[in-house]
Amino acid sequence: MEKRATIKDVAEAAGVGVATVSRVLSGGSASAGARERVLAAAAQLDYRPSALGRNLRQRRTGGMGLLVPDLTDTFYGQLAEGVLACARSAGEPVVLGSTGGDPEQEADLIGMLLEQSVDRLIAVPSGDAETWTPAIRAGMTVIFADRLPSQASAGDTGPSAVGDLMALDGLPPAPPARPLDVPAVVADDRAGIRTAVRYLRGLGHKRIAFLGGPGHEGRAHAFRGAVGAPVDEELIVSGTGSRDSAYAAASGLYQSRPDLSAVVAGGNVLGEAAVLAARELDLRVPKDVSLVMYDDVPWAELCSPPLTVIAQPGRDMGYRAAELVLRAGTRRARSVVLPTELIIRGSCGPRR
Amino acid sequence: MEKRATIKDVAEAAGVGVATVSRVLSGGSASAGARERVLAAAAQLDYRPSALGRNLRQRRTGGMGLLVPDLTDTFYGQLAEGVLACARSAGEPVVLGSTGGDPEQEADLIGMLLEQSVDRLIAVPSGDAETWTPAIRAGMTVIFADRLPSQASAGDTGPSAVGDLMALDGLPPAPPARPLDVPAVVADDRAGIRTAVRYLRGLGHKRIAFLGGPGHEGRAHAFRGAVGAPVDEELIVSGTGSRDSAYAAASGLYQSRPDLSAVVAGGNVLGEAAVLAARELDLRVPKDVSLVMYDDVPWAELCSPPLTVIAQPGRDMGYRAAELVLRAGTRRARSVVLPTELIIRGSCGPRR
DNA sequence: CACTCGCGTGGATACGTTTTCAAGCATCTC
DNA sequence: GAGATGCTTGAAAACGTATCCACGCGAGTG
Repeated sequence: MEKRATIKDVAEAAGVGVATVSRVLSGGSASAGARERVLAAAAQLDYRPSALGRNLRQRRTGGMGLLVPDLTDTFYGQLAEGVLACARSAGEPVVLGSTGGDPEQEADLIGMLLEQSVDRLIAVPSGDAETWTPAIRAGMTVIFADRLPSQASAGDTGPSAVGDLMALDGLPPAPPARPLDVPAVVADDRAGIRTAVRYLRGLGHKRIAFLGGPGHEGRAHAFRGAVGAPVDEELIVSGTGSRDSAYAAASGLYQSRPDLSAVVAGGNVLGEAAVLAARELDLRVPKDVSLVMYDDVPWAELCSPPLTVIAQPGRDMGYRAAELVLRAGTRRARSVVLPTELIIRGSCGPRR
Repeated sequence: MEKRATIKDVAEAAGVGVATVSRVLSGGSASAGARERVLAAAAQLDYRPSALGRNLRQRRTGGMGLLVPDLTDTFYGQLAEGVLACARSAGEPVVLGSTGGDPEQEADLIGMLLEQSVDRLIAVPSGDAETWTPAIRAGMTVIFADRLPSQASAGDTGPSAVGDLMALDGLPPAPPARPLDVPAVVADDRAGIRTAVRYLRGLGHKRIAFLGGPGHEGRAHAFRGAVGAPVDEELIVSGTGSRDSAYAAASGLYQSRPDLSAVVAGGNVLGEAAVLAARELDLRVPKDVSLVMYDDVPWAELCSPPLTVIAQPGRDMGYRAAELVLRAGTRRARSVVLPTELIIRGSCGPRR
């Protein structure tokens, strides 16, 4: 284990000051002669600038953070690959965290990233605006991917009039948890879900269920919009994130509503659960129940029958998000919406 | 964006010197009174020690690096989850890189990690010993996971006698590329493969093929040992890592050797390819061809028929590797071999 | 020729922490 | 009571870099 050469060694070897070395290596201006000597000395000594010194000086760590709920979920694997590809081409490190879909762990990881002075972050958020305020206030450049934080504040269940009435009482009860002005790279969930529902409707299905997970509120909302009033809320169920709970949710759905004839799964883990639960209950796909799954994953084709899916470009999503977060500072990032595509395979049939 | 408090601020607020603050926060000894005042001041100022300063001082970045070939491969997703779980409980960051199975990218990423002064690394290696020498020599604590670097040096193709003869010429032609004394956490490939082959033999299969990928040399070797001499080398094929090439390899295998009746796939991506290629060629599983896949992944059960697999504990593997790399320094790490388990589902049948 | 302007240069400083070191002080021992 | 011993303490140095600033020099201008 030999000692690494420092900028000082290079300066000495090249017969110049450290400032000149720094300038040459950072692309600053320098005379041709000096540049040449510095480069030669650096090569000779196998000098690699230490990120440690640079980071401390600049009071920020290079690279970016990446927070996803679960790397076992193939879609997030794709997304991470996209981020890594962009980071690699920029020569930047990526520090990774897996939140398990738990806002508390997410908050912990944000804290860890702050401690590391990582000031650029790509996240598939699990917590709400409150979880993310510390990061924003600390000056982090945050880009959301795949989805936005759920808006826990506006009482989802109660009529919105209540909120308005309360506002009349006087001072606003709190910063009204405005939608957190953070750019995002997401798929066009609305269009994706709508296309899927229309497709199922076209096959004659009337009772279509939505099987979601945590963080799929947006897709559930899009689903409500796509089926139109009146919405049968019993047909919209949600697991808590684990594979077990997804399975339980799917199984419960089939059993409590045997009249349903089609299911839209809000993610590939949910789709997996929907298939397994159907098999366990001797429901044949697509004869007894039709199935559309969000996310096109390699194994969707291996299923029996191959799954009809709403494809969203996971890798692109990650790549674009990484581009945005790297360009930020240069230019205020603007959100991006990527297209989805309904890929018809064999898991949907006419209503029995 | 408010400024972060530094240790100096805390010292001032607590009426002590910075050294005392550092000691209190790092678990050193201090009087009860001082400790109390420091803790109070730190809480008051919401002080978080900057990893930047600490890292520079200690000339090393905390946390660990993690290098995997492809996060889209579910097994590596599991492995990464294990590493992240251990790192999270230790409060350490993980910087991630995806090599794409390419030794060159791997070398680049190692360089990047060196630049970051990351001195602990968990890797699923793609390159050979030569790729890893720089990391070792720089003093990195490296733990290999899932497999060991291929031993490119010992001319695999030529008779080993050649090497011996050359050694007689005088000085050893080079450090003979000894197996790189690096601890590793791997599954018991030998036993796993042997069990699978015996199982297939028990079903009457005589011509069993092995479908591997890059980095599966160890498993291919185990396969050779398990089938015993004479080894039909035509039945051992290998893709280059991508899904396409895996598919091509599988398809080529089926077509060139229609007499084979069973396939052992060396990884889940290969298994996927084996299923797809079989379907494309109208080979029914398990009627026409039996299939055993390395890696138990959630979708193995969704396949039609559900795949018989050699399960290896990906998550545990990552967790154990992370434990080892964190404990290193305290204690010289010793390699770990984890058990595999043959999980019999429906993709194997008696020889037709 | 005097003056200014611009550019290349290197010394010095700051970034926030850990760790060393010597000093201060109280207690214990002979 | 004097010396030794142990513990707490803060000043200061060091880690490797980027950047500020002042300096010197050559060219250009009046």
